[in-house]
Amino acid sequence: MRDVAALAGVGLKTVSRVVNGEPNVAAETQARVRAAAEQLDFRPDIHAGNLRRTGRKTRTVGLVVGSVANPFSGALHRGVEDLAESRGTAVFASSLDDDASRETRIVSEMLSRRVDGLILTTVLKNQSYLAPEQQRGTVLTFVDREPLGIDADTIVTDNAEAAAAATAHLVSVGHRRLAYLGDRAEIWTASQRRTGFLRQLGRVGVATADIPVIEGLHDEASAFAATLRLLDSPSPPTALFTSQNLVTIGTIRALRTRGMHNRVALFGFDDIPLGDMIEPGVSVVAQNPYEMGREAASRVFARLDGDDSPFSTVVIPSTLIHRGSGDIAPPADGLAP
Amino acid sequence: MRDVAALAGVGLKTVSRVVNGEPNVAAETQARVRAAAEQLDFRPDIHAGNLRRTGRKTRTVGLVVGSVANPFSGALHRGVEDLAESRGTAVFASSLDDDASRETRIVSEMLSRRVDGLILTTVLKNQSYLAPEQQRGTVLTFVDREPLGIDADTIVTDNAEAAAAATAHLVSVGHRRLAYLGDRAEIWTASQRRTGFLRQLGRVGVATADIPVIEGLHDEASAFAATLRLLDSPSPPTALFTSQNLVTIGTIRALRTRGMHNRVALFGFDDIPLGDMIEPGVSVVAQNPYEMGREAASRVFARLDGDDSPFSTVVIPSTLIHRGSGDIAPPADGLAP
DNA sequence: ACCGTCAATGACAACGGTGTCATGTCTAGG
DNA sequence: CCTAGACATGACACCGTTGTCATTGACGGT
Repeated sequence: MRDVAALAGVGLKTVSRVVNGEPNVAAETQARVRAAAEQLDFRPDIHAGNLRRTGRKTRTVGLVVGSVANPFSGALHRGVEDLAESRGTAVFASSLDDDASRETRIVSEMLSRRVDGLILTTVLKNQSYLAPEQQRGTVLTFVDREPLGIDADTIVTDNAEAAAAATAHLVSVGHRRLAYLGDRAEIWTASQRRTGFLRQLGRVGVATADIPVIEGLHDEASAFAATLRLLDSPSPPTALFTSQNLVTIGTIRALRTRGMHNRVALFGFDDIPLGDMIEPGVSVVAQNPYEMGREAASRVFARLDGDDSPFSTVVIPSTLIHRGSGDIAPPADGLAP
Repeated sequence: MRDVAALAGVGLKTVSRVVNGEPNVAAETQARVRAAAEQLDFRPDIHAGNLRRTGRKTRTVGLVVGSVANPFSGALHRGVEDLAESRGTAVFASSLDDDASRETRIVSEMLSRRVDGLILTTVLKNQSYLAPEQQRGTVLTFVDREPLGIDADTIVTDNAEAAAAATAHLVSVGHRRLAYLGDRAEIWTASQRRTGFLRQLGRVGVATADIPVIEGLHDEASAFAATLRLLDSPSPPTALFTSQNLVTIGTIRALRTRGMHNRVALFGFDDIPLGDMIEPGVSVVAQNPYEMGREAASRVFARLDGDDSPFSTVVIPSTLIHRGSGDIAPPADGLAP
């Protein structure tokens, strides 16, 4: 900028004025400055400016998700980005792989970069470590999972209700021997879905004591193995509820391996790509990750714009998509499939 | 930082030393400073530091892709992130939707933020506008598509060769009436793939004049419609080559709508999720986006570490995955399917 | 002719840190 | 006892930009 000023033969502040479109610069001066800036390929350093600028906004938000390679996170990311982009805000994205030990480190990295807001899918059991940062004015918003130990805007899916609805459907088809295949219990969404599943069974009077509840599944491979074990057990379930997209896929592979995909019912949480094209079509609880991202970003920007209403939790409704796998009836004898 | 210094009763510079782990600070002083920093929840402003720091590295890279919601971009992003994370570097990601008008704006946004490196999947026909920036020291790396008008490290897939190989396979199965369904011709990868497709047909003596080459398909819907038109034409093709994941999916939907999915052969470029589970399995050219991302990031960091060898183009090999759809033979009469 | 207003402009401090250098203190060697 | 290092520390300028304020000159009204 110094160079531009010299070349245009004006003061530093005048260049600053031109660059920022401030008023009271003679048209002829403006032209000279612009020409000089062009010639030197000048680009203002946004961070140097932010240092002095009042309000001190970096127009940057951080997004922490499971993995940017996961379609759920990808859609959510896109939702955030679309809103951010329209406000000239850049997005830092980071993957946690639900690894609690990375959370503090990555969040701290982002805070050093002075993000205006943070949109988090948390892993740690407790987010109270963020309180001082929130106090300082950084806008915190949680997506997909509710935080603990801190109060902030939160965007979630109706996990328990949707899981219960899917379970109710399986029961209505006639199933009594169900099984739950889910992610690690520490993950908030996983435990919510399990709760919904079990609560619904309780409601309709299915004894939950005998229902296999398998947890700790985090990828296709572990879900595949767990499903095989279930299918090979002495009294295999007639319907499966899977609590997450990767688990659903691993389970489908296992069902196919055993040739049971048209005989054991399946309802999954999270939509999976091409779920309508495989045989049978995969019935799922479809969340709306794009909308969750948009809503989260929208909350962040509202807060940055000065909204100081009490924190709220927005529940983005999910939809049951019936494609067939959830409508497979239990075998006639009501026992072995 | 001022506050920390005051609280610890030391000078500013001493706090700086402690925070940055510089030597020559008495153990007792260090402890006092750390305690004060902890108490005030002090976090250094990375950008303020970079202002004065020699070398002036922000430890930030920008990633510009098609869409963060696309699984290809997602995997690539993850590849970049994994390497970046290990170097304490944050990643800005932005989606272009292959919209040329967004390219300059988004790139310029990132440059204002003083990214150390930029990993780009470009849309514009010409990237010479980046030359001054490259001169200035910003590391430029292109992924997936070759740049024009500028020299820089580039990571690509063997597009033409792989497309030719897939085409060769379709021909070897007996097909002569093929069709190409592809993205907009301005997109470098799309035109490379078309070239590979047509060149291979030429090589084996299939007259390309009668081969439908449909371009400008950018999403499922347009591919769906285009495929229907092809299938409903007086002399429909017996084999289809689709040049991109979304196009492949739209085409599969169309084939199913017409009940032709087991009678018309299909080879797609880009792997699609669950492609092995639908009927018939989808034969594809599988790229390795994760590896492309990793390699791109690795080039960027090598350059930042001072590597000044001539720019190179790395070709990440792709694999033909045969799952069935590419092995459907043409109908016996050799004409109408 | 005089004065108040207002547009145009630049000098200067400040933002939150780091590089450089001077200063003071302590220790070991002569 | 004296002195050369080595260590510990802070004063100060500076990074690139913006907020504040003072200065200058032109202009309109009386």
